[in-house]
Parts: sequence; structure tokens; C-alpha cells
Amino acid sequence: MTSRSGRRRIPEATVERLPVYLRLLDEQFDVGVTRISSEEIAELAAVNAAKVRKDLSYLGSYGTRGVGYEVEFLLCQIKRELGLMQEWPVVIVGAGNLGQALAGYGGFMQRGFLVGGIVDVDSEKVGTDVGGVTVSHVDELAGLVAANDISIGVVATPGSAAQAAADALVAAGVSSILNFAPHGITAPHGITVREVDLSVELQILSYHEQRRANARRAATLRAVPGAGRGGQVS
Amino acid sequence: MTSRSGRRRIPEATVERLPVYLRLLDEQFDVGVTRISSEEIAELAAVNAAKVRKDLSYLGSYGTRGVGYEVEFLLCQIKRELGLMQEWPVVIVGAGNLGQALAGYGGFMQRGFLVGGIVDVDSEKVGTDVGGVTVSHVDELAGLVAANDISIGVVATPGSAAQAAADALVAAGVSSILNFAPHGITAPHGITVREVDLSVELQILSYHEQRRANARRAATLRAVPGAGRGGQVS
DNA sequence: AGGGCTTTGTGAACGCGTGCACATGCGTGG
DNA sequence: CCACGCATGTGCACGCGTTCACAAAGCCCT
Repeated sequence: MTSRSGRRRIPEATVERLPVYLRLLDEQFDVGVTRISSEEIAELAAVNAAKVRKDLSYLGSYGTRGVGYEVEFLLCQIKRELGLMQEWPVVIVGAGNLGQALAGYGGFMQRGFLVGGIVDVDSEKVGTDVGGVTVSHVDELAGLVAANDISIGVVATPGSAAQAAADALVAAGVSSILNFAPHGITAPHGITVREVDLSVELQILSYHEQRRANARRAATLRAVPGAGRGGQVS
Repeated sequence: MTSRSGRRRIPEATVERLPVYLRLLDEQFDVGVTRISSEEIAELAAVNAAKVRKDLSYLGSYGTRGVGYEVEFLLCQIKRELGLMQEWPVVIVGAGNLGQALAGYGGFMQRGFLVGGIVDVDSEKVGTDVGGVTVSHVDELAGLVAANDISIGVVATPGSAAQAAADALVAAGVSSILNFAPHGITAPHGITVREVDLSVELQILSYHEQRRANARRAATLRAVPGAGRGGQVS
């Protein structure tokens, strides 16, 4: 009875690391590694070994003391927990540059997902082929979602259309949304939303970059305390 | 002296939210809003109001009690703190689908960044125009970085080339890397790296989706207690 | 001009995630 | 068959981030 996958709740922080473990285990498996220790996983994932063990222990006791983890078996368990034993069809809203890139993204279908449809408001784009899938009009979204039993939608529209796209997805019956548009979206309770904003990521980098620059400047000033005229530095 | 921007250390969690505030404040400013309360910001950013105030207090006491925050002024302060008073040139490695999408990404240059160069290993792509920028060969990366004083690099290659791209960026003198490739990269200490993996995001959604499905199934089983005889619930 | 209303800024408590350290338990070799 | 060694699994303490609750403080209205 406890073997059912909906076991205990897994901390969100762990859920966010499981895909990383999955990826690196996949790579190790391809190279022929059959057994792996938490230490090695930690090394590859750049995290603490104890954290790896704790994370994996949420899936069950699938390691062997004194030995480590069976790579293939562990892969399977993580996939199961993440719901990747099945292929999830995904619908992409927006067939622009970004939508096309996502549709053609290598690590997309290779990892448990397939493009179940692409829609766009622009009737110019409707009918064109993007990564092997024909672009449909956004009006057909609901039909597409129902026909393919799609529960995950990806927003790849300009920021101004993001909320409308999200609303359309929710209305169509999607229950998880991945938003790439540079504009936050809101969804009713019960809908899982994840935001991936390129400019947000860049701005975080910008912050650290500026910090580094400031630190350098401060160090220079400290080395040359003249405040006005500066002497030679080395 | 304390007005210098390199003031106190700001928690990473706050740094990750500042760009979100920045974006929504920008939107509000465009709509003509000149003053805004922490409550309103919280509403728009879907976070707690106290968190907003604490986050903003790290920048300084820029609010007016009983009134709120001056939108334009606050915008300026956040930009300053994030290092966005200047435009950061960015170099993109990989001129494939993803690289092209990123180069043409709307919320890119509009938010303090500009494409300082795009490089690719494929000499077929070299010389072509992507979003107004000519693709250079990856061998010219170091020169490009030096000439444009670039410190931020974006990896948009296939997963197999990600580490090589990152190494090339580091060798060229870049100190911050944003990685979109579906493969973790490692960089020397002192280099800031952020990973954005599409499949990781989708897999997290998949987890929640499966959870939802399990919850539904459990609810159904409970409602139809065929397993043993069960009494009515409620 | 002054009182009251509103909203900020922040001290303090809470909760979660992280990391340490060790007991548990399995494989292995003698 | 037993003893040793090694890696897992986990209780516990610590630290960070979140949240509450309230005092400080500015504006507006009377």
C-alpha cells in the first residue's frame, strides 16, 4: 500500500533538484556507470552529499549501504516520482522565435515530453510547420487540449499577450503552465505556474557583476589611499 | 559615503525578486501610476507585503510612511542596485534556434542588455545576420569579449557543447554565465553561473501534475470504496 | 495647528532547508 | 562463519528566509 507513488510529500527544494540528478544519472548511465555513490552524485551536481542522500531518501531506501545506488534502478525511481513514466504532451502558445526554439529544443522530447500542438494568433503563421508540428490557430486551443489530453501549456508569446495566453490555456483545461514571456501571469488556485524570465536571470547576473566591479574598485582605492592623486600600483 | 551603491550585502532571495519588482513597477509607470504601496506591489508580484517592504528596505528607506513609494524613484533605485544604470553587452554562444530566439528576444535590449556578439562553431552560420548582429566564429570570442568589454556570456548550444562553450567564455574573460543548454556546466571559483534548463522546469511541472492526478484518483477511490466495503464518508 | 488615519520599516518568532555526525546495515575478505 | 570496512539513512542543531505584529512617522482633513 505504501508502494503507491503518491507517498509522502516531497519538499519543493528537493523536487527542484531531482531533475538535475536525473540528468546526470542519465549521462552516467550512457557512459556505462552502473553503480554510483552519493558522494559522486554530489560532485557532479555540485551540491552537498548529505543533501543528495536526504533527497533520495524521500523516494525510498533505494541505496545499498556500503555500496551506493544502482544507477538504472535509481533513474527509474526518480522518473516514477517525477511522473516521467509517461510522455507528457505539451502545447506551446506562440509560434514566434521563442516558440520555434522551444519546439525544436533537443532536450525536450528526449526527456519525457512531446509537442502536442503549437498555436498562434497570427493567421499568417497558422498552417506552417514548426519542428514537425503544424501551427494551429489559438481558437483551436481548447480542442487541441481536449483531443490530446494535454495538461501542460507553455507560454512563448510577447509579454503583452502572456496573460491572455495563460487565460486561454486555463480555459482550455490545462493545469500547469510554464511561462517564458517577460511578464508575470496569474492563474486560479490549483494551477501550477512556473516563470522563466530571461531578463530576470540576466539582471541577477548584472547584480553580481556590478558587485564584483565595486569590490574591485574598492580594492583599488584601498591600495591607493590618496583619494586624489594616485601613486603607481605595482 | 554610505550612499555608494556597494552598501550592505543583499540576501540572494531578495536579489532574485528585485527584477520582478522592477518589471511590474515599469509596467505600472507606463500606465501612469506614480505612487504605489507595498500592498499593491505584493499583489502584483504575488508575494507577501511584508516581504516586499523588507526587500525594498535593503535598498534604503525610500518609502514615505502613510503614502507608499514613488514609482519612478523606486525604479531608479532598483536599477541602480541591480547595476542597470549601464547597458551590459552580452555575448551569445550558439546561433541555433535558441540563440536566435534569445538574440531577438524583446525583453532583452529593453531591459538593460544588448547583444554584443553571437558566435558559433558552424562556419556555415558565420556571417549570417541574427537579430541585427552578424554571427562570428567561436575563435573570435576572446577578441569580441575584449573589444566590447563583455562580462556576461550566454550559452545557447546543444547540451554536448555546453561545457566547451562555458570554458571558452571563461577563457575569453567573461565572469558571468547564463546557461540555457540542457547540461550542467562548471566554472572556476569567482565566476557566477546560472542554469536555466527547460526540461528541468517541465519535469517539475510534471511532478505536480502527477501529484494532482494521484490525488484525483485517490479521491475517486475513496468515493467508490470498492476495495473492501466502506461506509459512506460524510 | 493638531489629531487621526495610513503605510512604512523592523524586531522577534516561526518554519524550512541545510549540513554534520553517527548509528545502521550490507558486502567482502579472511 | 565471523569480523571489518564502507556508504547509506537519519536525528539534531544551526542558519536563513519568511511572516507577524507593532512602533515610528508622514500626510490629510477638520
